Amino acid sequence: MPKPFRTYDCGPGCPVEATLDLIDGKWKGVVLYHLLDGCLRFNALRRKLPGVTQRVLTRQLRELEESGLIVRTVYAEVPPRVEYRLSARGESLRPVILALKAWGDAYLAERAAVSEASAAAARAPSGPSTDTGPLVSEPAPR
Amino acid sequence: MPKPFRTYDCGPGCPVEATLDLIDGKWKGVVLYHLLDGCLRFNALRRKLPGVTQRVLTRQLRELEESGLIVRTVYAEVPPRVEYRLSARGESLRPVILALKAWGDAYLAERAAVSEASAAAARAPSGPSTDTGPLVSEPAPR
DNA sequence: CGGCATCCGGTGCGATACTG
DNA sequence: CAGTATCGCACCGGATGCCG
Repeated sequence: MPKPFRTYDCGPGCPVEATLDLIDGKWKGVVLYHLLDGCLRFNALRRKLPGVTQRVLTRQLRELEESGLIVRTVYAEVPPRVEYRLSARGESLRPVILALKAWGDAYLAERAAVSEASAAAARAPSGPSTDTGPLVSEPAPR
Repeated sequence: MPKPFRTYDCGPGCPVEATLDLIDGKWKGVVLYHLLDGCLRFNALRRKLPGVTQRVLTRQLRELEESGLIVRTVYAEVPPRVEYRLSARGESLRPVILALKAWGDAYLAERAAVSEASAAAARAPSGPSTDTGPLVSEPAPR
């Protein structure tokens, strides 16, 4: 056993935690998402992740590899070439990743709509109801 | 805007990251999962999370509240009572959470099967093929 | 090209103690 | 019961530089 999912373990059943643990890390989620389209080389992957450094990306990839979610293939060529692709297990994550993406899309769209609505309200005070539904919950008057 | 999803932002579209960011935190995932069954009081929730401290649980709940995923209701009673329930937005996460759980279940079952298989192999070397499929990818001969 | 070594700062997380 | 206050630490993520 390489490592328990976390320090605790919640007994033998914390499936959500087990899953989240595997995709825990600032970039793992996006990495898996991009790999859904097929295998990618290191720098190709890196280009899709603005802001990530090699050290970090390498680490995330290693962890994903150790989790058995991706496969790392090294081609012994003069210009080194390393490709990353989803393993069978990683491929089985596809619906999960897509669920995350779908929800995120809706979430971001909703947010954008709210922002625009409030902007419109600012342009036309006492205008049409900006409350198109139960969107924003609180202005957090902390 | 309370805070950008992360320091970068990936342009206007990193739905997976946006989603993962909201359930990022050691306990948020499980909290949401347990709230799927209905609202829970603070200590009830706490009892379901072996190992969590008040300070941390409080923080996670606050962040979930600020994200608009859960609703915090305080009843001004002599023994203070605070209940947490999913908001509409949090409720919309249900399929996502369930997807995480479903995958985690399969993952854990697979792991358990592999462990047992290797244990059986240890008991009976050269026995029946323990390789019931493409399960373990590597013994990590690092 | 794709890594690893080293150093460093922010903060997430935890233990403990106290309050309304 | 539910929460703040204080303290401490490990660890993740990032910057820089060198190697096969």
